[in-house]
Amino acid sequence: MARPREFDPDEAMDKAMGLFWDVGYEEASLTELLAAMEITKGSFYKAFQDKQSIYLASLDRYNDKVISGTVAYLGNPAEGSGRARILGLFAKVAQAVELDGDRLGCFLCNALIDKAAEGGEAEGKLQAMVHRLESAFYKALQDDGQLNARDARETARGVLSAYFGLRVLGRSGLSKEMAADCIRQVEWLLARGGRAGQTA
Amino acid sequence: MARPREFDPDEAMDKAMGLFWDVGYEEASLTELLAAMEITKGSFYKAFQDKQSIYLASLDRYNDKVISGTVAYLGNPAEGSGRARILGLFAKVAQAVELDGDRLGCFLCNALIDKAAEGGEAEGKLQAMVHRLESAFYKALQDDGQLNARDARETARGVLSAYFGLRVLGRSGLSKEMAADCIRQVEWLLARGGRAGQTA
DNA sequence: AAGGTTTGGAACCAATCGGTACAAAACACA
DNA sequence: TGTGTTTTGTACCGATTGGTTCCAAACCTT
Repeated sequence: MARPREFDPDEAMDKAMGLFWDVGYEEASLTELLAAMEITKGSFYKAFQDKQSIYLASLDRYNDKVISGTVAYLGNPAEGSGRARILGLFAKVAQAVELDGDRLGCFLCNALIDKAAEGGEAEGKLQAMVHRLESAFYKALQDDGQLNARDARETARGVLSAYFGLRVLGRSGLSKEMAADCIRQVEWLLARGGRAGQTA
Repeated sequence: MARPREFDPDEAMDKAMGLFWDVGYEEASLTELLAAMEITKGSFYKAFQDKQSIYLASLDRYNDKVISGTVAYLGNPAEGSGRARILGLFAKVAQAVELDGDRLGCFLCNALIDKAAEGGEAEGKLQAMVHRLESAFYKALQDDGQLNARDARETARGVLSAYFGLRVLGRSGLSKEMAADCIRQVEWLLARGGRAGQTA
């Protein structure tokens, strides 16, 4: 009954998220955004509201896709013990940096720094994601059943901050040695309450 | 022999650094920058080159003032053992967030994420600062003389990533409990090779 | 007080910002 | 093949971007 749209809104959203992820909100000009999404202004403003709202949508998307994936991995018993899963996550991050040269970092982490996020709806979304990650670490630790709730919570938070630290360092390119050392330190954190996940 | 300038370039630089620190490069428009520095366009372009170069100068300034201060603190035997100094640094950061509501975070950490930095001169400056911090942690650990060089290096890097992690979390407001847990985890990292710096 | 210099502020610049309006193009249905 | 509806691309909008130019004001030296 009408002309069909020539682009996949879902794909376009992915491209938009990719740009915001890479350069942040302010640095992503509308022109760059349109180029990344491979659509023109008309289509953009017909399909989406404006730059602000597509940024917020990108955050939601990151939560739904990436964070959920990470949470699922951390909660998947098939991937080994809780500690092994946590270490596996760190290893994957380090590997992405050193092998694929991934300098994107973590959208959540980047957005936490990006002040464009502050004050608006973004703040709540970000804190929710932080909480999801913390909980996922916590549950993984609980799965091993070697720590009481208090220690598990504490360890989860230590791991969380180490995780963000690694991703900050990864943003400017992480040497193999640096990454390995960071991970070994996480092993050390996890060693509390049981001999688990030791590699070296 | 001529009209003296009505502002203190040093103070103005401080204000500029403060703004870049807070909102990053791109988000700091020239107008905001001038307002923060309390000078007008004419004075600005007479005293400094342009926005880009004053940003780089801000990074240098941060290195000279803040990072140097941190390095000095970490290397000052009067502040206690090496481990105590490291924990003291973390405590000061946490305290600034929860007491003074400091949401600035760490300029170095913020700039590592801020993509405006990438590709240019900034990259080198940032990595130099990261390296200074790592070395300061390393030396503090060496002062206690309980770890061999290899373990000290590894621990320094673990502490460094925990430090950045804390500063990322601090940017969006850190709960007292979260901060305390993160610090207790650093204590745990430092506990290797000797019972030091324990508080709880 | 006069002369020489430098600063400070406003006017001005092209380019780009995010966003809107609208007409032509492309389809589904009849 | 026409008609109606939606998408698409482009021209356009005022505001703001970083940056330059230029002159009057302010000062030091003599």
